[in-house]
Amino acid sequence: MSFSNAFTSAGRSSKRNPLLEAISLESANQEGASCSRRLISYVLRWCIDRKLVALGRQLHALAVESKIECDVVVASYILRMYAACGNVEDSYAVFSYMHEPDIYLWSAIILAYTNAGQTSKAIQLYQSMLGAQKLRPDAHILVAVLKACASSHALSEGKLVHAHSTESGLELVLHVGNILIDMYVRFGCLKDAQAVFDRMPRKDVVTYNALIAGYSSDGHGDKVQALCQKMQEEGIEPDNMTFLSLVRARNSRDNNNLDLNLAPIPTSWKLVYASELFKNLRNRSLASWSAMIAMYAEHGSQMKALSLYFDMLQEDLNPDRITFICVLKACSDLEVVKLIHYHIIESGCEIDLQVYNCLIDVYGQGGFLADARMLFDNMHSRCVVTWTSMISAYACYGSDQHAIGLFSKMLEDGVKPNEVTCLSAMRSCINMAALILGYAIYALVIESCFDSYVLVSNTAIDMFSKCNSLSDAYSVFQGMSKHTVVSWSTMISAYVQHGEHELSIGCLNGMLQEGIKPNPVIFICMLSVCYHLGFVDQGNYYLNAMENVYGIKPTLQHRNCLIELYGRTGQLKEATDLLQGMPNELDIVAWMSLLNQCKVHGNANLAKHCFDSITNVNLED
DNA sequence: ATAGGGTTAG
Repeated sequence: MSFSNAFTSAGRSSKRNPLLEAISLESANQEGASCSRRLISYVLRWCIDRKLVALGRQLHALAVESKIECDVVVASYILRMYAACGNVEDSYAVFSYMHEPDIYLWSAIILAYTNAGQTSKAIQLYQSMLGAQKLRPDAHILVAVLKACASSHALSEGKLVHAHSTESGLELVLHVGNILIDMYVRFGCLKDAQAVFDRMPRKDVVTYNALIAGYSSDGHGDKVQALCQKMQEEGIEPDNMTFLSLVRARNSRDNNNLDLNLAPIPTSWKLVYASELFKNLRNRSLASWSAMIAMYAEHGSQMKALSLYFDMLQEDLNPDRITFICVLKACSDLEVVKLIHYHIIESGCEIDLQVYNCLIDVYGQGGFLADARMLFDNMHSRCVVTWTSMISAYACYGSDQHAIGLFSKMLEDGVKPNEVTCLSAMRSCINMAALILGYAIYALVIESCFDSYVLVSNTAIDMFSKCNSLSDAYSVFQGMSKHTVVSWSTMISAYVQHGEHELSIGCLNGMLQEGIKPNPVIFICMLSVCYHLGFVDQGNYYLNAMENVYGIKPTLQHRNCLIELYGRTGQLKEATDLLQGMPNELDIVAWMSLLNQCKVHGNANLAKHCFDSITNVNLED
């Protein structure tokens, strides 16, 4: 096999190619058939960069032919070539063929296994290197094996390798320190990560990013902020990764049901800081654009999200499937949805299931049920999310017959609903007050163990309550292993809805005993209980406690409850005072309710005042 | 040599 044949057979020939030039130079120097190690290494590197395994194999054969395959440099290139092309087994064959692999070969084979995801093999090789050879690990090997430990959660091995790093004095070498921080962050050992960070004499953007990622996914907004500041002070410019770490804090979806104590980074802070960082980002990656778009879309600033998307297009960046998923969240206007839909078709992303699901969702959530259904019907393959998106669109717009019809068709088709599907189906039961159907869906919930999702159980409480079965609502509540404040408030509202005022107060006390802080909804319930029972003092007490003990600012709705309570008990003066003390809050409901009480209690002057206020409100509207 | 943006509900 001739060299140039090997090359052209890989289909990479062109007129002025550095490779071809190198080959002709080489053949001018050496008249024989054999190739030098320098040339083979050079072309192997070419293969590594472009993942050309076919050409690589021929070069390997050529190396054997030229009897240079045992040269450590050539061997390490061949090894890395196979690894880059995803053939770790071939890499290992090359490695094991060597009689005395040097430190570079060890590091290459360990890295090859690490990158291939075969981390235990990588760690095992590292151990055999230490055992069988007189070799001491260098920084490259440490990085490779630490990476393996980090990605496979090998805690004890990772700590051992850390100890080796310290012994060899390589712990604080930039790249070793960086991967150590990354490893501890992945293990959730933020203290160890911070300790390495503090000892490192030289840090770069990666060092900071690693630690920022750790703190932001753990909700330590203050630490993130301080680190961002410190890095800028040290003249290290934040990059895409810094930005993404910051945004990632939001995405710890798996914490949804598990850890409720997780302190979230305040959205307002994150939004301000992230957008500031994004503005100053020099080479914005597609990922960063998408993350920023998603961030705006999810926090209500749809216009900003969309304008960012168009800015991105202006910069000649091509959106990919994830960008589309992000930007679709920012669409509610039909024309905009259609435009993005057109972009999606243009880019060929329509065949992507996730993107397609998002399209169904966005048409559905916008109320364009027929459009959504048409997409749904035209699909060649559907998954749970597809069905769920369509069902929740129906449930959301009160097309409950369609929602339930589709739900049962889904079951007929043998698609297993998940917890979200059940949530939407329960929503329709609530809308229809369909108790029997509710039982059937709840049976499915229990059978599938979805009741472990707090959200599902909370919805079930609400469903049974609204379907007029307080006892079932309570038994769901009672059976829950963990109650959130929403569980309590749902149960309390259930009692209030059924006129069980004493029970609702008992429930509130039970909640307080468990040390759970009430939320605004609970106070509305309690004020409404006071209204029904005519407990003015208690009502005052709640409004006071709400503001001064729990730091919840009373809303219009809270004040209205209390005004109604005053009105009902004939304390019209107090009602008027409270109503007039409401700054910039024009509320017809409260005035109307007070007007009504004026009639009951026969106060004509105040009635006139109420009437005027109502007309003023109308005029200003 | 390090690291990444995401679907259904709320």
